[in-house]
Amino acid sequence: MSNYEASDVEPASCCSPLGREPLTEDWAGDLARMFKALGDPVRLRLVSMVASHDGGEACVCDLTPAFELSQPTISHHLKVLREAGLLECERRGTWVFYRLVPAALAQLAAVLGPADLAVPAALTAPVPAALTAPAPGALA
Amino acid sequence: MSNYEASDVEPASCCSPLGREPLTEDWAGDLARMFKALGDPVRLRLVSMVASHDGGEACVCDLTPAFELSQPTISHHLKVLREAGLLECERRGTWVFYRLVPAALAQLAAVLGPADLAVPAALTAPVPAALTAPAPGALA
DNA sequence: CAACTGCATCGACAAGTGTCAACATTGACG
DNA sequence: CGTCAATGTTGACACTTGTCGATGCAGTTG
Repeated sequence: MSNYEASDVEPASCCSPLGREPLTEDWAGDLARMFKALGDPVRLRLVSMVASHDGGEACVCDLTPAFELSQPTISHHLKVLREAGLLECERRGTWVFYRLVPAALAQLAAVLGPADLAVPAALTAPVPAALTAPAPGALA
Repeated sequence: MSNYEASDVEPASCCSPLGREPLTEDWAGDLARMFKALGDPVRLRLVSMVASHDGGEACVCDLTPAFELSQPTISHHLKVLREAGLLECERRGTWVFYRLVPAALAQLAAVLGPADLAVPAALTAPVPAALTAPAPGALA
């Protein structure tokens, strides 16, 4: 089942933004696993639906009808998200409820966009102000 | 080729975090394309290397030797990142320099949960209470 | 102009992924 | 205990993806 706990995500070493320093191979692998889980429209919508659902959780029977996909397919996608550590599930009676793991999402956000987050201007520094490609051809 | 420009990223509608409301199919598709591009350790490291490189840009000759992969493979990954709108490139003389598109990264970070999730408290308090939802079918 | 360097593209192939139908499992309820 | 409803699992299959070697093209340099 949901063998993923909040404490399972690395606490501090995780949060250096992409532009801070080159990712190690290990860390890149872990991150990529999570990003890959989000790299499918269905899974992205599933995460969104779970997150925006009443009480922050939703059961499969709430999610499945929103897609024109078979129930096993939805179950499969949920499993992928679960194994990526992005969702966790809990059985209550006949139903299984899914909810997000905010720490995992926050971790990805921290890696991605320090500019918009609590992380100081670490990324904005390395990136030059010239984002609008001034004159590439002027290479002399 | 890369029909993705900074101005192409939607300004406001993009920024509602995942938990705000269910994603539309279209928007989920666009986002998934970007997440998928990051869903590979090599590409993630490439992005990181470009971002952390001196001047915020790096040429292919800087990147390739860091991997035990052939040059065409690296070129392929860079193309994927380019087409996802995460990187842009510019030719200067013999070399081609890559740099990030900060807007794209920021956009992903924003979607992942800027205010609601990335809050430090969220890391320690993963899930809100309210786990008593006996009637799951009661949803739109 | 010719040769050389840096990078992209092409064609091919193994491995991975998304999807479904069929089956198994778990818990509720009579 | 037997049946039903809600989910997960398995096996199969088409499609996509990561990788490479070979080749092509743009710019530089002799």
